[in-house]
Amino acid sequence: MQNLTKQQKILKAATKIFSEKGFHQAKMDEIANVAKVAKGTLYYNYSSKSKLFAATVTDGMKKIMQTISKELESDLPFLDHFRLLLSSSIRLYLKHSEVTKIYVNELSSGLDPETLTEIKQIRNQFIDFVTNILQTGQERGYLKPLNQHLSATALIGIIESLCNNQVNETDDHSMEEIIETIFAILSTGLLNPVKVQF
Amino acid sequence: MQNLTKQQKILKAATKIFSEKGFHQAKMDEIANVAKVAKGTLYYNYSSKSKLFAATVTDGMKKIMQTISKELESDLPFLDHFRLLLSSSIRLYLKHSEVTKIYVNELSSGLDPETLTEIKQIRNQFIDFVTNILQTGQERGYLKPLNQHLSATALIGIIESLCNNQVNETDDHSMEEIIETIFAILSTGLLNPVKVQF
Amino acid sequence: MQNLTKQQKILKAATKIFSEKGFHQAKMDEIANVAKVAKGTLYYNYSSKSKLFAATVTDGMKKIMQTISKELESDLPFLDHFRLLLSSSIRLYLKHSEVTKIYVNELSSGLDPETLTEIKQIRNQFIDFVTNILQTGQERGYLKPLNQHLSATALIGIIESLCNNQVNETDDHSMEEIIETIFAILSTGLLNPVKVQF
Amino acid sequence: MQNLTKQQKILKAATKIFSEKGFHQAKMDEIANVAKVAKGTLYYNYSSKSKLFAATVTDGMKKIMQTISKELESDLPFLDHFRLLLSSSIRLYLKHSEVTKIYVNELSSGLDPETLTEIKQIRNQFIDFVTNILQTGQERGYLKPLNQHLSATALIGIIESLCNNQVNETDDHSMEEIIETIFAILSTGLLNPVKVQF
DNA sequence: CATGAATGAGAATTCATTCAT
DNA sequence: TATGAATGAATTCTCATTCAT
Repeated sequence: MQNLTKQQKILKAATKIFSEKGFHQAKMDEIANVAKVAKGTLYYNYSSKSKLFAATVTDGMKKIMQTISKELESDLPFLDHFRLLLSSSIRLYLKHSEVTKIYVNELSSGLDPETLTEIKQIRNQFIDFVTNILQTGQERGYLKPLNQHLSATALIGIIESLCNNQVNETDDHSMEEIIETIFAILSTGLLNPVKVQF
Repeated sequence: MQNLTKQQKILKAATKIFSEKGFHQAKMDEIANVAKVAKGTLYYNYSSKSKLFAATVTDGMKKIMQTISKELESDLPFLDHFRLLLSSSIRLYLKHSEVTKIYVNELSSGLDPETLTEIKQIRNQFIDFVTNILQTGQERGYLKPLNQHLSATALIGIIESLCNNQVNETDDHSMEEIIETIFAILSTGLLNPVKVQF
Repeated sequence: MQNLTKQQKILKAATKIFSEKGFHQAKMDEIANVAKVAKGTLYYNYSSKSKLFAATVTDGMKKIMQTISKELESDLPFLDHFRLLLSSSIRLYLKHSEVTKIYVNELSSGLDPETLTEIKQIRNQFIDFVTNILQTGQERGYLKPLNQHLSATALIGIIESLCNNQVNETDDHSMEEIIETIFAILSTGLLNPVKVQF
Repeated sequence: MQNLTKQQKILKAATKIFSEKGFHQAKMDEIANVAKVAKGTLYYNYSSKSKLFAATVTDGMKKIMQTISKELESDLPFLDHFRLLLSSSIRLYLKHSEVTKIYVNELSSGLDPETLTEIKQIRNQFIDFVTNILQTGQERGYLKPLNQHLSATALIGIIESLCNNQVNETDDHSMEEIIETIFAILSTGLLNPVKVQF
């Protein structure tokens, strides 16, 4: 912990506070206290609260995408690949709920346009990242020819909604149960194929 | 417009401003201006900004649920019922994006606990509302025996995620396209049944 | 209780609230509630909060002076008279601590000059009232030829100080003890005549 | 004046304004103006108006007690000691009437409980301080065996009442006259020993 | 590079007072 | 006479940002 650079200490503290309190409720004073630096040092490294926030989100999401990418570097059959994508996403979402919660919940919280754009970019990178995986599956014939971008957004929406509930409400569903439900819905849908004739 | 009660005028203005700016960025001054009442009148009717916010969300969600309920009072076959649930939800979600956006995005924005609880209650009512519909479908054999609560949460998550994107990003997807994608995913999933053998 | 006039109901409620909260902490809303009249009625009867406050104090002090006067209408020897004055004052002070506390504590609380003058007048009437009694005693040779006005002010100061402490701090001194101490101090002083040679 | 610390400048300005206007009528804006600091600086140094008020009173009373203590560090006979206590108290009371007035008059003005307790403590310290002096006199046989705490309270009450009157009313009594009257009353009482036989 | 005291624009909230009914 | 919804001026307190050291 002692050998973190000041920037890293600040980013770590900011992540903690922003995710606990949200953008507007987080105070620069508290971030400085937690990071054990003077308030001026925050401004020395990041020109404004907005910039610090954007840095926090970008940093966190990049780490998540890198981790998922690494985990997907394998020759698994697509279906296993797909399941792995889901379980990795969920696991990382819950692990980093601090970051993901921010970028889900704070988009409308009055950030300045420049910062907002920065954060939307990183969100879109995540959607593109998922879109690519879906595209591969579709090209190989595993997935229906649905709009990939919408599908990716839907997929992320499911994950966010369930994980958010898990985080906010302390629902009593296990992570396994959540993964299985999401996988079931996304793979073959809610409808019972035996009963429903197409 | 002139024959709205003052409470209604306030609620209408508050809905507009809260959804445009989010909770913390919305200013009581501006709400008062838009409602064309004095700032004191806001406080005469709602004891605090938080209470006004909660009233706004509760009011909006109740209207949405009432509308969906009414639209579902029919003898359609379940599948049509299900499709109607989706399209109604989506249509209303987009129509009332002002309200839905706030209740999705502001849960972590530092509301006082009491108000937070009030808003979570109305969200849970919506989840319960969807859960009930899914339960019916399941009892009649149309839906797989998945956990209904998780399924309902997932369903709402998909809707929120796609609609939020639609609202925030002005994606170029039509409402029809969104409805079809959601319906496809939720009914038979993403996987291609021809290729994937179970 | 039902056959009080509205003015009386208001005065009673105002006395209660002013004495419990002080002038600035007392709210017209609360006084109206306690009096069970509409807020407008307060203003119909008293043109401002200050005026209502002055009416409250004046009314209360007049009642106290009338009562003491009546109790002193007797042919007791002066010393008994003096003791009676003290015990009556203390008893009434404690009984009406609601009123007396106000006029002691609120003189500097930012009342408008006109109202302030009105309240000072009634305080001075009380001092004059006591001054008169002291004058009688002095004329008859019972009291030392001290400045009567200063003596009266001192006497009232002792009573106020001890009674205030009694009211505020719930000191564990009985009313008897307080009366005896005051009487002792005021009659023959603190000094021990045996030891001190004049 | 220029080499006062900012805290001292604030305390000085606060003392002035609080005593002129009382707690509720004093405005933080005005205190900041008088102290020639920004309003935020007030809050940077004292977390609330109440805290600033308490600091003002505590600071002032401590200075008064220190001064009296120093003046009483002498080998005077008790009677002179006693007279010195009175004259010092009165002189300081009048000199610091700014402070003493507030702590006498604002106890019921709706301060928050914590602050109220803080101020009552310092008042009790002053009573204890006087009680100690009376105790010494009593042990040495100079004073009657009256309850010391009540006596001290009475003594302070006399001083406060007369000085308050002096300050508020600009009575035309000289300080000498006030000291002599108080000394006379407290030493041998109001009663004329020649006439009254015990 | 780092600090933290100082700043002041900005916001929520209060409440005496008014006035249409 | 009586009412109470409506008002808006006034005030406390917050907190991102700056800058002298």
